[in-house]
Amino acid sequence: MSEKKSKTNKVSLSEVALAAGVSKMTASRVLRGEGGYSERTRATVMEKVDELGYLPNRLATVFAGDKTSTFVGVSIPDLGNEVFAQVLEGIDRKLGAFGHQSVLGLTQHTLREEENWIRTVLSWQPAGLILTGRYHSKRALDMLRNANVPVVEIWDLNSSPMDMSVGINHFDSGFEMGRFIVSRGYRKVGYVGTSHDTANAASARLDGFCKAVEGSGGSVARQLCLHDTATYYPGYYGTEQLLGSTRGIECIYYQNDAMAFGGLQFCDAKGMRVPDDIGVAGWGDLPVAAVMRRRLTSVHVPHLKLGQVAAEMMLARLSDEPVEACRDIGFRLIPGSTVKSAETR
Amino acid sequence: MSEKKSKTNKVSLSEVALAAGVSKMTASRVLRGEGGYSERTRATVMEKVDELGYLPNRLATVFAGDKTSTFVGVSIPDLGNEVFAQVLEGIDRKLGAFGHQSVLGLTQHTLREEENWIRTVLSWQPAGLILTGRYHSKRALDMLRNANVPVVEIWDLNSSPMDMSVGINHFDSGFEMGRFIVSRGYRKVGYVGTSHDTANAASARLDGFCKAVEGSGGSVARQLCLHDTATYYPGYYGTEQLLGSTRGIECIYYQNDAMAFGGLQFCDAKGMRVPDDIGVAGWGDLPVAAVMRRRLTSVHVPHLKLGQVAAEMMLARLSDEPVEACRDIGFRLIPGSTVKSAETR
DNA sequence: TAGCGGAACGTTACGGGTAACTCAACTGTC
DNA sequence: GACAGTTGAGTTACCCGTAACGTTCCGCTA
Repeated sequence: MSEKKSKTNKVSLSEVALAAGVSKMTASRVLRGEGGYSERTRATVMEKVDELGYLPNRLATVFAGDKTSTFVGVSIPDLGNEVFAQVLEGIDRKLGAFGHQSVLGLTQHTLREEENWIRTVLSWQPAGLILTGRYHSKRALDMLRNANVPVVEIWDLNSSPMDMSVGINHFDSGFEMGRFIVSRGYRKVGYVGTSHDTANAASARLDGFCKAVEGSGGSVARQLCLHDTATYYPGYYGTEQLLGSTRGIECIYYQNDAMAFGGLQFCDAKGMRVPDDIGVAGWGDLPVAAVMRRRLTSVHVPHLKLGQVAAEMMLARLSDEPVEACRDIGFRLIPGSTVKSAETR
Repeated sequence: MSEKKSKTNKVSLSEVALAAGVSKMTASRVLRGEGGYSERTRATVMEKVDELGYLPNRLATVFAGDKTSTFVGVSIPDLGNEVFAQVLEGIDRKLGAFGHQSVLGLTQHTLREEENWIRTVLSWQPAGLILTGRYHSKRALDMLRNANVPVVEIWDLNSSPMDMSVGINHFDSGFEMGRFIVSRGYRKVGYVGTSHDTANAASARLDGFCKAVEGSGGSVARQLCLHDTATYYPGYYGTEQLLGSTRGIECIYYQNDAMAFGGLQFCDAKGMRVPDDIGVAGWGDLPVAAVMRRRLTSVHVPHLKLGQVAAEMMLARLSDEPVEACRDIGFRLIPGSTVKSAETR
């Protein structure tokens, strides 16, 4: 039986070199293609590479050069929310096209999960990190500072980011929706969302929304924060709860489109007419909206682009190009047909 | 100015050891907590770890031990499709809970992309790979065999997998739907889907569907394969195309729920009554279905569970527990209300 | 009090590549 | 034919941890 040097049965560069009758260094040069060898040598080495099925060990390369890997850590709260999936898709496609790999971290919207994930990922010498949200635990911040690794904070625009930031101003998007709803004649409005352990983008939207509504003559009669995921069914029963407990609500603002769809279905099921009996507004503009007969009143955010831009900022930083620290990719209010039109008021 | 030994400004174990006045090896023992040191030494070392903000370099650990990393490569066709996002969520949550990290690869349904990604990921010495689909390029198979790394093939059940496999039998799910639709009185049916560069799960469903329909007295009058993504809007215009070019279609089977929703909206927009004028059936049972007033006729697959099981199989293999090579997680036909009910025929 | 065992810690070698250097054999020039 | 320059290839040291082994020293026992 033939003995392998390494415990794993992988072919190493020195085995290739041995087979080709050259030194490790020469084989290395051939594989990196940076010259300093004859055509004959190149051919021999490449032949042996094929023959032995040699796959380079990138760990060793990173290790030898005392540099960083091609990994980029990407933390996302969850993938049940379609918009985050799109953001991740945008990130990974762009990174992948430039030879980088995403190392995923689902943080479940908690800073503790995020901190643990950051610790682990940093220990793998990533090229950079893309984090969702602008709030991080103190220890996470310490580690990131210490590791001196590029960081892009996405989603929630941070005008003074720790490094780079891209997203939208969630407060403003809530504010604009608040003004819009009041402008369409609604006065007594409600909110249905979910609660998490930290200040986040959704609560920034709610803050903006309340400020706008109350500043323009309306009132937010009830804010319902469910202890559940921000998806379809909680939107359904949250609406039931809200309308059951508070009289006279004319319009409901939801944390996101999925919940708004849930609410819409509840209204349909109960025979309430939207938007005359009740107005419905969401956030995020889900793809499914494109084919619905009623256009949901919402806020469009270019999620895929958000991911792409985040990746581009990271790539620019990694190739030492100048990067603006902060990019607002903007949002667009979609009037839709689930709140009353301007004429009907 | 103080000089650092390493080019990156990261703190290494020897710096900790130096600061604590012990050898590297002792510091290593303390950090791994496997004994062989006094309490006083432990305290000193840990103090310096905190003070210097030391983060272990896992690359070096893997390298030193000649073992694999904690990475698990996960290849997914795309995340625009909600069901794949759910699968990924199931995988990553489970892996994460056991100290592993997912390295993402979006293959865009092409074997060439997959092959390139596999090559890259293998060079990082992953603990294992989870691949979507049962078809891979020849070179990909060679590399995988060579690397001798655990592989779970998901999605499309493979009764003779290269290593392990979990998913459902797509042919059967199509077959069952075909029989169901004919049993509800439809005879002339159509199909709307998209085409990819390879045999895949969707075409297995279509095969099963055709066989069932034709075997029970119906006929598949037209199979429309769009060159587009399998999402809502292609479902919409694909339906328009299908019905415009082929007369007398009574029921349409779609590649997935997203396309079926698109079709449903087209029918609504044209004033066609579903299911009396036309039947509609999808595949996948999207979460949004839970709150729709009409339940879409579809096939339910436990996507999140699929991901979890895949991760569990991988974890079992990694801890040398026995694993069955092949797991069918099953599907369930959802009669819904977008095909005629049994009584109305 | 020699002898022994074990706790606590140090030393060395190694893993798979690469940077930086060295060296030998040609090539061309005058 | 002497010498500088170029080309092709080898040597050595190093990256950061860990396995394996070696060393010191203390306490206990016969």
